[in-house]
Amino acid sequence: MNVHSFFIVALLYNSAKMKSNLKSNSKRESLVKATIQLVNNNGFHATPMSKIAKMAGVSPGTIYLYFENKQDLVNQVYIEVKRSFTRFAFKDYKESTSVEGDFEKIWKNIAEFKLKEVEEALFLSQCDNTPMIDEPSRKEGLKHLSPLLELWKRGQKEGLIKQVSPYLLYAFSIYPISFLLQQHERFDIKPENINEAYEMAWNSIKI
Amino acid sequence: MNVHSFFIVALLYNSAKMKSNLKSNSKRESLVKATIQLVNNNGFHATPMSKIAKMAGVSPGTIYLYFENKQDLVNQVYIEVKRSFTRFAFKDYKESTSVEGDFEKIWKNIAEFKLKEVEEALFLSQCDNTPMIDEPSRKEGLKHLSPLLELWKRGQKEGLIKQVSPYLLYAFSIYPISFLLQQHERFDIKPENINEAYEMAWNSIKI
Amino acid sequence: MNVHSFFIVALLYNSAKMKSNLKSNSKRESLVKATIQLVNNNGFHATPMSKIAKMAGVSPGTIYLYFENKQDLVNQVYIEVKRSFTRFAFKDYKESTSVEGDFEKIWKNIAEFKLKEVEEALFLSQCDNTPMIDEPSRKEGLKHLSPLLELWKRGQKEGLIKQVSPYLLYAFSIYPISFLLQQHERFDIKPENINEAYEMAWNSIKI
Amino acid sequence: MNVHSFFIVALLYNSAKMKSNLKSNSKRESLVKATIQLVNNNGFHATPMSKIAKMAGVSPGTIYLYFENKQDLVNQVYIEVKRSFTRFAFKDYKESTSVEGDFEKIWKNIAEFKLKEVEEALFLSQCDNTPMIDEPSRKEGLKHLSPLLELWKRGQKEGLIKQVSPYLLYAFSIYPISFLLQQHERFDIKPENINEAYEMAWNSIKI
DNA sequence: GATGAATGAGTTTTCATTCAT
DNA sequence: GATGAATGAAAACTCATTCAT
Repeated sequence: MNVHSFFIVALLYNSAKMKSNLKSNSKRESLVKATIQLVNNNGFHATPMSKIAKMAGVSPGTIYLYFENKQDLVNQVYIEVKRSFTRFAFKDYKESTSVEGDFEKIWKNIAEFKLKEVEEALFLSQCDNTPMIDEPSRKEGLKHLSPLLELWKRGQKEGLIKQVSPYLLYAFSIYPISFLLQQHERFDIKPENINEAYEMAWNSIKI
Repeated sequence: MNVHSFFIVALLYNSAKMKSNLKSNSKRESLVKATIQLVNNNGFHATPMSKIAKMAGVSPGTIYLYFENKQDLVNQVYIEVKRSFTRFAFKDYKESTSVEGDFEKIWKNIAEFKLKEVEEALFLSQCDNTPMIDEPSRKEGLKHLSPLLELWKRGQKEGLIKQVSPYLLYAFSIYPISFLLQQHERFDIKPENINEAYEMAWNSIKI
Repeated sequence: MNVHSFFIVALLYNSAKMKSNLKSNSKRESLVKATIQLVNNNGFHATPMSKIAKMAGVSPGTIYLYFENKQDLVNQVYIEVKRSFTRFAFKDYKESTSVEGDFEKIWKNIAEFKLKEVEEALFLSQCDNTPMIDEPSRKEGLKHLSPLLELWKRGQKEGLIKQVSPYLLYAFSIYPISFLLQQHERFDIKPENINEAYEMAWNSIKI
Repeated sequence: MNVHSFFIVALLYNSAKMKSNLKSNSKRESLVKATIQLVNNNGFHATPMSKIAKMAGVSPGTIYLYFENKQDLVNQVYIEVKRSFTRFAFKDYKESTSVEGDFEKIWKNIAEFKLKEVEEALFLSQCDNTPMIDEPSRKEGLKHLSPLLELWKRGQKEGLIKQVSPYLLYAFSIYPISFLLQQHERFDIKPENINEAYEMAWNSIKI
């Protein structure tokens, strides 16, 4: 066997192995989506595994091929959504000379995510206000926020941002977006509201 | 048993009954308290009626003398806590000439409530971020907030407060307190933080 | 109230209390009986709780008022049956001057139990040959056998019984009865067989 | 890939396949061994097919290439172990002039098997005390014992062995060994115990 | 009013078995 | 032959609610 054909054989072998190891990725995805939707509508404990399975078009037993149990399912979904959220928030972020410019970019990303990916954002909001996620997963979800914290520190050094705890900065500039999201059925957010809201966020934290 | 002693027995029986009648209000109260605590720790659907009864020192069947069913129980508790919350927020409120002075008073009342009545505040936070309360009770809980809305309108007329939706005003000046409350185990709020926070709240809504 | 009527009232109160504390003893008994029968026929793990409930004429949920879980149920049944077995074995036992006489009495009691209470004896046999009972309950079941061990020690001191481990004495004089019991559908034991068997038991352990 | 290298690949594929063919007997063996161990530790119904497969280093689906279903698997294992047991019991047996000598040889073979092949013997003991084996397989397992029954008949004719049912002879001379086996974790059997035990067995059946 | 034993529908999870690859 | 993902029926157990006392 020459090098070339060996390469092909190895390739075939690998592709076969990967396929079987991954099980069916689409099933896992359906399960994740179904979980988000149903938990949003009914809450974690009012969502039976059987319903999740049905909505995902899968047998109840199949869930347990991808997740250890119900708690593990919701933990994994939480971490995944949180990751996709922070990825979006910092998607094009590169430290520039303007702290305010950087903050505006990140803030508007976060707002865009919460307003476009309503389902995912609602899910996060429920997870974060409820004892349904266990502590380790909660911590895992938090650690992706560091770029924002760094930015704030920089702003404080430069005398642009208030010398207060990051908890306060977060509470008044980021957390309010969640409220608007929750009210999206009562209060329809238009583009001009985004700018109004951004102004309010920046006013609350700037010196 | 002769007639005489029968009479006494009947008397005892009655006094026992009356005793329990007198107790009954305290039973309802114990049930409300137990519900708040248990829902805070485990979530609504992970809190069995039997546990609520046990913590309240009452038989499971007794719950149904005071509440129609589990949903009714949690709805009533929600409305009650919400009422006690708004009562506290506006406790000494009388419209004065200073919009900012009035706002500061209300804001600090709200903050005081959330930091002192942690259990009740956490309960409200979970109710408001979860599909556990039905729509009518939610609306019932909202309508007590009108004095604040009136104050904002006045501030807007006087050109002191931004011309934006009350949803935005609420999101950036009141809602952040909930976040600080939730983090109270991680972030210990001191008196100076209250003033920092109030400044941020006012900065975000003032013109 | 005179002393007499007070007494009656106290009596009434007590009887009410006892009744409610004991739950329904007859339900527990039915459950125990159903467990023995079904485990005998199908084995422990092939016996669903639902079948036990049905045979006991009780709702599945009711089992959990009397037993913590399936393992606890079978443990409790085991201990109870074992106790009733040893009680029968030593029912009229009083140490006499004759070691052999004493042994014969006990041995025949055991044989009588195993041949009359076939269900219970079969159940014990399955428990003792299977990993279905947990270690603590197994030990609990064992400790009632001591009078027999004492008797053997006495017999050994008097030079009547072989100087071997009680495990051996048990294996050859008592354990064989279990085999006869198991074969009772194939081998019908008659009164003369009992005496034959007793002779064999005694011959194996006597010096 | 050129023709040459394709040929090699095909060859490799085939050799892989043949390799697995050769293995197949060993797969069956692994399955049998895994079944014995797991059933000993957990009982039949508490042993999932998937665990048996895992311990045997085989896919769950593979079991069904060798056995029809779970019941068939355990039946076949039972018959095989029983056969290996009786083969050992009578391995060097040739009818001699001495009934007692013949019995001693067989008895000690049986004892040796039970004490050396603890796993297999425990498995048999569980099968024989549990409704896990179906009736046909049970009978199949029994029929290998005939040489011992013949020996007893001869002994009875020669006036050496009690004139009682073979069930009784078996119960008092052979069955006790199973008990000693079961207790092997509590009672450590030493060579001198073997002789003591044999004496007891013979005393119980001899005239 | 108050109790708490009893219920049974509903929940999570397991596992023997199948079948496309 | 061999695999292992997928199935779905059935298991253990929970819990809101009722009702006789």
